Amino acid sequence: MRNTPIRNALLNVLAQNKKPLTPQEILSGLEKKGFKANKTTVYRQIESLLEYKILNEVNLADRSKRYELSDEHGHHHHLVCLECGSIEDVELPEDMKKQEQLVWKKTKFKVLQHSLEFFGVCKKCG
Amino acid sequence: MRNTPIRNALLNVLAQNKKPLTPQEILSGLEKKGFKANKTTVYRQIESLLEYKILNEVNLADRSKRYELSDEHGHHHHLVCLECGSIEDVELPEDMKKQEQLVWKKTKFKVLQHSLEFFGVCKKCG
DNA sequence: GAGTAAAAGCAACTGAGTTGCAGGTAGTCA
DNA sequence: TGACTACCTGCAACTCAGTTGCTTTTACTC
Repeated sequence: MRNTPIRNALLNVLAQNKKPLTPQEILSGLEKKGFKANKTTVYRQIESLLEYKILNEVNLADRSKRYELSDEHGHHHHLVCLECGSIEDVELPEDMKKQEQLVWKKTKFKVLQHSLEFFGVCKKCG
Repeated sequence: MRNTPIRNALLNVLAQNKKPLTPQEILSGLEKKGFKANKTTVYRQIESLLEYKILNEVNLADRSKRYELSDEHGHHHHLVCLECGSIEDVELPEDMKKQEQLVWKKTKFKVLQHSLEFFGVCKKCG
């Protein structure tokens, strides 16, 4: 994996944004920095950064998937405000371990990952 | 909301399938039953059935969203097998109430819904 | 059975994501 | 330093999901 200007700029865009971004948002973030990147390039960078586990894919109710730096914080979940669309992070202590064990007990399904997102009303809008 | 043949057939398709279906899968399910429905119709039916809370939208890592009957079982979560793609349901006792309260305490974000899906290896593939 | 509001169909469109190929560039090694 | 090569980037054309506007059909009401 090469150290290219676009890849650095892309990581920079993600680092400067607190919320997970869609490929389109990344693209316009790059443009704001003066990089006129092609969307194919953005998709391919995302793909390769995902393989290297540098990025983390987030599935909110959106049309596009979103991406965030995976080392930014530890494992966490998202709070999506249904009014203003803002996205915050939360970490939950001891997280989902118990639930995952319960799933195993009930169904013999071996959980490797989970995705947990909360939807509601944020502090500002509440 | 009218009681039309297509709407009934669509609900039937969903009732006969255990896993949540994509609009495309619903469409071909209808065709198997001999209804040559239009995709616009399927999307509009889904939209209106969602409004009436008859359907439930499920966001797995797929490209399309999936839909299931909401009264079929109580509130539950999905186990998506990363090997064979099968989807099972699980119910978790007392569910996420504690986590939602914790979110409120930490962030003053009022949780209205959550989405929790598990990814891993199913009993058959394990 | 007539009227009408909702539902269905059709075609054309949008927008996200993908693919194939040609050209460019970072990193390596002499 | 220069050349080689594998990887990266750009472009254009494509696929596929979902949407829109408009017309036609149909379920329900009276």
